[in-house]
Amino acid sequence: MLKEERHQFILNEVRIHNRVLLTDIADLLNVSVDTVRRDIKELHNSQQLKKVHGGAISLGFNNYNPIGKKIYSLEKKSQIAEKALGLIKEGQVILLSGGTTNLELARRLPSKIQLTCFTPSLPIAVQLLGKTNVEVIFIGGRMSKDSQIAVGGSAINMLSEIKVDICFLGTNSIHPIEGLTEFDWEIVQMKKAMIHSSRKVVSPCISEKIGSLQRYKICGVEEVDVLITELEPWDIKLDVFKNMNIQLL
Amino acid sequence: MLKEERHQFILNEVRIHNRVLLTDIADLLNVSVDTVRRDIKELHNSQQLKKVHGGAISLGFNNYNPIGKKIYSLEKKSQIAEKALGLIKEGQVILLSGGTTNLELARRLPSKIQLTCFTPSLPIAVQLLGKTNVEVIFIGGRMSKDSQIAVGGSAINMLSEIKVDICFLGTNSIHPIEGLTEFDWEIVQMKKAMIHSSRKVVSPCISEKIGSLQRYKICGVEEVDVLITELEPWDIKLDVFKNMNIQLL
DNA sequence: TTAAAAATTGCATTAAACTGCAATTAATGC
DNA sequence: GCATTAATTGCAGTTTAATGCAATTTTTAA
Repeated sequence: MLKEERHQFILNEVRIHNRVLLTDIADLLNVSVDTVRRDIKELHNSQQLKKVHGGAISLGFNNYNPIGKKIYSLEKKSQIAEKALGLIKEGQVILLSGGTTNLELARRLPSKIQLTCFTPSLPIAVQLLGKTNVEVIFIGGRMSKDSQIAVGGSAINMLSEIKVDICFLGTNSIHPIEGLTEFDWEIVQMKKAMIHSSRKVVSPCISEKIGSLQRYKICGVEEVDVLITELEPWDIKLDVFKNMNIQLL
Repeated sequence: MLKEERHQFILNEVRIHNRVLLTDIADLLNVSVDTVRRDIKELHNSQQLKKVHGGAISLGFNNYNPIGKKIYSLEKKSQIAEKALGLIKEGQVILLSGGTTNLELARRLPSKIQLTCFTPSLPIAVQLLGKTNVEVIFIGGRMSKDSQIAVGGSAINMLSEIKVDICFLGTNSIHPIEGLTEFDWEIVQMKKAMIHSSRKVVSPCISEKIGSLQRYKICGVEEVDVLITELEPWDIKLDVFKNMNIQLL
C-alpha cells in the first residue's frame, strides 16, 4: 500500500469520525504503529489534521450537536450518508432537510468540493459553516424547538423561491402505498415545499422505517427519485419499490 | 478516549449548562476525578473555561463560540448585556443582530420570560433555542462564514416584513458625527433593514468603540434610541451624545 | 467548629512517542 | 534489464506522557 493511499485513508477516517486512534489505523491497514505515527506526523505538519497523544483529530473538531439528542442507529445512518455522498457533484445546488441522517451527510461533505447548500436545520447549518467551499443558505422562519428546523409561512415562502438540483429529504416513514408520512404537521408542510423546489428527490431512510406509517402524508412514493437505505438494493424485500420508477441505493 | 475528546466534551457540557460538576464528568466519561481535574486545569489555563471548586463554569457565564475566536472584552460585554436585559419586558418582540455582546444577552435571557425573538445570527439562535418560553424566528439567507449571520436579499426581504418592539443592534463603531459605521457592506445592509423594522433601536457598544469610524455608514446617531456601554452614563465623556435625544445606559 | 468533599502532591503503572538502525522497497540513470 | 541511490518501513531500546491511587492539606457548608 502506498503512503499516499494511507494518508487518504487516514484523512477520510478523520473526516468521518472526527478522530482516529493510531492503533486502529495500524490494525486496519496492517502496518506498524510507527508507520501510522509517521503518517500522522506528516499530515499534522501539512495542517490536514491535528495530531494528539494516541491518534489524531480533525482540525475544526467540533462535536457540538445542538440538538443534544442521542443519535440512534448511527452506524446505519453513516452508511446511508456515505452512499448519499456519491450522488453529489461539484458545483451543484442541494437542499438538506433536517434529521440526523442528513446531519451525518453534512458532516461528511468534503471541504474542498464547491457546493451551494440550502437547509432549514440549525445543526446542519452549524456543520456546513465549517466547510470552506460550501455556500450555506439558511431557510429562515420560526424555529421548532423540538427538531431545530425552521417551519411556518416564511420558511415555506423562501422555499418557494428556489429550485435546487437535489433535495435530500430525511424520511421518518415510507410506505409502499401511502408514501411518505410524518408526525408533525408543520414539518409536513416544509417537506412538501422542499419537494416542490427540487429537480430530484433523494430519501435517505433506514430500512426499519420502510413500511411504517404516521399521521400526515407528505407525498406518494412516486415523488421520490432515489431511496437510500443501509441495505444492498437486492436485500430490500418490498418488491413494490422495484416496480416503481424509483432507484434503490 | 482521547484527551482532546474529553476536553471537547467538557467544553460542550459547559456551553450547554454553564457549569459542570467534576464528579458528574468523571462518571459520564468513566475516568477518575483526577483526570477530569487535570483536564479542567488545562482548559482553565488556556482560557476556555473557569475552574472553580468542585467543577468548572463557563467564562463569565457565557458563550457558545462556534468560530473559536476569543471573545474580547468579555467582562465589559457581560456588563452591557446585563443592562440591556433591563429593557426587555414580558411579551415583547425583539430583534437581535449578531455580535458577541448580543450573544451574551441571549445567554442571559431568563427562560421563564415569554418573548418572541428574531435573529439572523446562528450562534444566537442556538442559544435562544435553549430558552423554553422564547419563540425563536430565524432570519434566513446566505450565511456569512465569518460572522455566522445571514445576509443578502432574502434576509433583508424577510426583515422588511416584520416590525419589532426593540432591536438590539450590535455596534462596532459609533461616532458622534458620522454615526454608526461598519466594515462589511453586506452587514451594513442588514443593519439598515433591522433599524427600519424596529420601533426602538438599542445599541450595546463597549466604550472603546465610541468615536471610531469604519468604511460604510449604517445610520446617524439620531436613529439610536438607547446607547448602552459598560460605563456609568456620567462617565461618558462625549457630551455630544448628551445633547442629542439619546438615552445613555 | 467540624465533618465531608474537593484539591494537592507524590508515586507507580501503563501506553504512547521518539530515536537510531537495519532491512526492505521503490525510483533513477545507465 | 540492472545496479545504484533514495525513500520507506519495522524493530528494539529509551524517554516521555497519561492516568489512577493513596496520603495529606485545603475548602466548603452545616
